[in-house]
Amino acid sequence: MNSIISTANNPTVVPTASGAGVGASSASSLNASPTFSPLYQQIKALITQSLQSGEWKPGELIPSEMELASRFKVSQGTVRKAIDELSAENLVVRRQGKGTFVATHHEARSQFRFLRLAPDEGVPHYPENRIIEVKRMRAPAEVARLLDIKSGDSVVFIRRVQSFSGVPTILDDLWLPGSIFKGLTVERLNEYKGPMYGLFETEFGTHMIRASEQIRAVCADEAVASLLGVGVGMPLLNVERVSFTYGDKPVELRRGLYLTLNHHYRNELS
Amino acid sequence: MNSIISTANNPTVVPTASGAGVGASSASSLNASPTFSPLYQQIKALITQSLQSGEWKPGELIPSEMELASRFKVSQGTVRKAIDELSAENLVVRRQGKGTFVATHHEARSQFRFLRLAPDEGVPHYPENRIIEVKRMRAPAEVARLLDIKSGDSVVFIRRVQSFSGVPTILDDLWLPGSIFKGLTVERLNEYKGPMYGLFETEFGTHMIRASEQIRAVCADEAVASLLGVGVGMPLLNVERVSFTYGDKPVELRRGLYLTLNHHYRNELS
DNA sequence: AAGTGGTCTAGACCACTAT
DNA sequence: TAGTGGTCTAGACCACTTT
Repeated sequence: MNSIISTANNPTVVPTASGAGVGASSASSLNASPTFSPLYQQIKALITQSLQSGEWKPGELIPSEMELASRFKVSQGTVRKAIDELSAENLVVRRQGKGTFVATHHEARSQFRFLRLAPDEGVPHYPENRIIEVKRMRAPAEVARLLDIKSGDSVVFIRRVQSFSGVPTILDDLWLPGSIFKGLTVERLNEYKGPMYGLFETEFGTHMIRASEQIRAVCADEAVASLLGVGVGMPLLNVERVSFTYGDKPVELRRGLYLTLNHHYRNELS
Repeated sequence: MNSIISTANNPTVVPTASGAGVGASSASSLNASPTFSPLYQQIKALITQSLQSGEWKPGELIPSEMELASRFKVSQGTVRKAIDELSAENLVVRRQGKGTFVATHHEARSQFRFLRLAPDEGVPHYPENRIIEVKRMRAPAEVARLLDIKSGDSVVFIRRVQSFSGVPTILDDLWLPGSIFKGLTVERLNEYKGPMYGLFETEFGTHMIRASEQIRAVCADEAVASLLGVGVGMPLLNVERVSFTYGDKPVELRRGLYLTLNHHYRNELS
């Protein structure tokens, strides 16, 4: 009753002689089943599974709507509605005349989706990166909880400073599950230009699809003040982020300290 | 070529004898007109105009999809796609079996769309309001620029403190165009319970549809520290907001100072 | 029973991209 | 010229709400 195959509306199960491919609601009254979902949602879930399994990798072309409709034995319109939602969630990108592609962080349009700090004046641009430290450690309880791993499991810790036009502005601490990010070194991080999520995607097969942030105001302590080149007590934004990959699996914990003298965190409420 | 009436796809202009209501592309090659837009976008614009003009007020039922299709001489599917987008933008709310309603701030589901400060522990709830001051004044240059009015025009200034469980947490300064918010007094603000946007909507016919925020970290000065009951130098979030009503017209400038000892600004990146 | 939005299908044509 | 996504129509049935 809940799968693609057994759905009452599925034309392979209830082919119609006349007009629309919709049969009478089949088995008695079980449509009120708690696990019922529309066909296009099931198609969406199947496509998401293929994304998650790596059948189609970031940047690659996925099958056309007609092909998918044929594969899943539904109409093109149903596939279309599924892809519409995936596109709205930034999992795929549609390009008229070319096809539908798996979203990737190696693109101009994705560059600023996860970088909310913008200059008070002038156009946004990507900051320079300086890796301070990379080490493997045992996950503290709080880190483990947020990454949904066991306390004491191996994690990769990264500290870096990002600068705009040479001015240190962001101090980031990152914790990544050691099981996924094997072999991540200072060298690999330094030789890589552009957003870190691009590296995660290409080198470790982990594509970030969304993140949840909590923002607070704090004062710089001595260590932080030194790294950012400001005085002790300077007010900073404390941005705590948990990022998720396919299947809403948390795979990055990040604490950023943002200097907001010439920049601001931008947010659109709608 | 650009209006509803003269669109090539419009069945009133190019009625078809046979199947689909789509005629051959009419006048020569002008479809590449720079102002072309799909039918459903034109329908969406027309519905938005009706919202803006007050033909249907917040909380009210708008005509059914069939009625609108008939009024605009398009198919139900085209109206549906237009309303889909309006619904995604939170301008209207669909309710199966009942109809489509104009979005209103007098609803539980809207309460937290514009209040991003959440408690570190426990469930979010709406803060208590204390109005400190209401006065009319001449708009400073910066305020005038952001509200898209003339420098020196009349504006209403409001200062208030919001508390969670009795703990002062938010200090808000607001500037509103005097031309719209006539007769706004301390009494009216105090006797009104719930989100201020509900009052703006009901009493002044101004419904906020979106807002743009810029966030920085600052330190409390003496005046602020006194109002929030904290020490001078306490780090605070400085949240500058410009809110817009229909037609993307700016109608509120707000500067909030948030105490983030037991609360945080939450944000979902996707 | 009647009306509303929600889902699904089928088929047409358009705009864009590549070959 | 062929293939892709984008738009539009028409009609059916389903799920939900109210009368």
